[in-house]
Amino acid sequence: MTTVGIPAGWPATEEEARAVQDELRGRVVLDESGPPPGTGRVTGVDVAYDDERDVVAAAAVVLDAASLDVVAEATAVGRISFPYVPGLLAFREIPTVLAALDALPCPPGLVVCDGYGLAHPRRFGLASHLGVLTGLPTIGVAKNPFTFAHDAPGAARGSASPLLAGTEEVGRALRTRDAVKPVFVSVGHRVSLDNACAHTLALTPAYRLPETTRRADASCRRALQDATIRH
DNA sequence: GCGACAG
DNA sequence: ATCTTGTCGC
Repeated sequence: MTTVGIPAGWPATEEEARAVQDELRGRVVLDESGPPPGTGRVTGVDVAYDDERDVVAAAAVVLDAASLDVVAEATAVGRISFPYVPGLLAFREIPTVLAALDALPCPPGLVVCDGYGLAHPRRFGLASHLGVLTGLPTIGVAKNPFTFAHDAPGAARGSASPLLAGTEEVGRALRTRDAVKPVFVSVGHRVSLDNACAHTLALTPAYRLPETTRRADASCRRALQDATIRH
């Protein structure tokens, strides 16, 4: 486990944070399809908080994309770098997530984020931001709808309905389990939406949420506990 | 102006 | 995100 502080020059206000998004947005790569599902490695990242003690813990868990077995894992803890503001989630999660990714002993392959990428008010959600900063292919899989309305997808696993920004499809509500609430998939960096959905289905053989985020969620909670017991 | 709002 | 027990169902 590694420890991180708040990066120098990190935005201190919402206005500064929005300016950073507006500047970095142009670096997102949307014309690559990304690695094929079921090959190589897929990494889940997630973060847990103790606002009382100003502690944040992040985890990066690398899975073999074919077997979904865990092949590597790393965690990091730090101070909370930004308050939760809808639309600015990345500024709260990214410093610790980057530290966890840096601590991995192997390349992460495709990174699956908890939250949105393109389907964001300024088209630059957490998955987009993490992709631009690392250069890695990223996608966002969120548990709840955010800024874009959608029709309910069909009841069968695999059914999807678009998240529309006008006529532009910025993401999809994707059913990963029959008759269970869908997840919300959007592109981060260097991955197509079709491929992002294919990855999401490959990562959900048994549960609504991708194995990557389930593993990362459990891992960062443990890390927060370990960092928070006593002191 | 009012409500909604990823994690 | 987080606070939190049991309970219904496959």
